[in-house]
Amino acid sequence: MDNPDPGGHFATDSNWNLGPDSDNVNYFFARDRESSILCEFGWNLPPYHSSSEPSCFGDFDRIDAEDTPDSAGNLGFAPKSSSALRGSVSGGHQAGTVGSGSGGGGGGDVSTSNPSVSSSSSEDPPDKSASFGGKPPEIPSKVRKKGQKRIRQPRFAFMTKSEVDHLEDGYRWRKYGQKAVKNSPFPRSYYRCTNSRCTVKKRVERSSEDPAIVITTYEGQHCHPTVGFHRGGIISHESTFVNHLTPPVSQFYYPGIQLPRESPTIAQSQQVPVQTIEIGMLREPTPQIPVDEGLLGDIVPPGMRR
DNA sequence: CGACTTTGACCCGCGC
DNA sequence: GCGCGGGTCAAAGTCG
Repeated sequence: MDNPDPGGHFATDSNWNLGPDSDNVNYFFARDRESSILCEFGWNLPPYHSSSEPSCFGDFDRIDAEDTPDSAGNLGFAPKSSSALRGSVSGGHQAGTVGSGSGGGGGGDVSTSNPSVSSSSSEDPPDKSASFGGKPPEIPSKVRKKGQKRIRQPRFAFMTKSEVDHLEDGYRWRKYGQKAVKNSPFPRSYYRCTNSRCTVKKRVERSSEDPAIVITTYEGQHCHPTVGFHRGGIISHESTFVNHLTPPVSQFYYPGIQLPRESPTIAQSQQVPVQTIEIGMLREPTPQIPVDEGLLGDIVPPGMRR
C-alpha cells in the first residue's frame, strides 16, 4: 500500500506498518514521531469478500481481548477463529455497511444483521433501521437471559500512549465492570455511556507489553451529542461527531472529520502532554464525510478502504 | 441523595 | 459435557 503518510508527519520507516494480510486480517499502525502518540486500526476481512469490494468494512466484532500487542507493540487483530468472521458483514457485499449506509440508523449494526443473532430473539426484532435516539436499549440480561445472544456492535480499537487510563472523549461514561485479563497484569475496565438511550460501550486496558500504552475499544455508536466535560466545565455542544464513535478527540485527527477539538481531554487538564496528530494518508478528495459514513467513516480514511 | 465506582457472582460462548 | 475466560449484573460502598 502507499505510504499513508506522504507528508512525512509520521516516521516513515517502521512506523507505518501494514499487514499482515494473511488470515483475512489487515491492520495499520502509525506512530507520531514527536509526541509518541500512536494509534492503530484493524479490521478483519470476511473471507468471502472479493478484492474488488470495499471490504475493509468488515468485522470489527473481534477486535478484543486477544488483540494484544505483539512484541513490536502492534495489535494483530487476528480473528480467533473462522467463526469470528462468520456473518460479520450483512448482505455480503454491502460491506461497507459497518457504519455506512446505516449510519443514521444504528449504523454499522453488524451484529443485528447477523443471522445468528437476529434469530435469537423471540420477540419482535428491534428495528435496526430505527433512527438514532429511537434505538432500543440493549436487552437487559434479566430479559435476555436465556436464548438471547449478546448483541455485538461494531468495534473500533486504538492505542494511545498515555498516563491516563480513561481518556476523555467528550462523552460521559459509567464504569460497570472490571476484570483481570489473562496474561496481563493490568485489569480491563468496562464503561458504558451514561446516556440511557445510548448503548455505546468502551473497554480500557493497558498493554501488557508496554504499560504506557492504553488500548481503548469502542463498541457501538453514540445516539446523542457529546455532553461536554463534567470536570472541565465545558458545556455540551453539537459536533459532527454525533452518531459516531469517539476516539480521544484531542489526540487524533482524521482528515475530513471535524472533531470537537476545542474540548480538553482529561490528559490535557492533567497536564499530560497530548498532541493532535494527522494521519496524512491517501489524498482522496474528502470534501466532507457524510454523517452516515458511520464508524469507518470516522476511523478509516477513504483511501484505506480497499 | 444522586451519580458513580467497586467487586463478587453469574451468564454465555467457545474450545477441547 | 466441562472448564476457561470474557462480559455483564447488581448490591454495596464512596463521593460530592
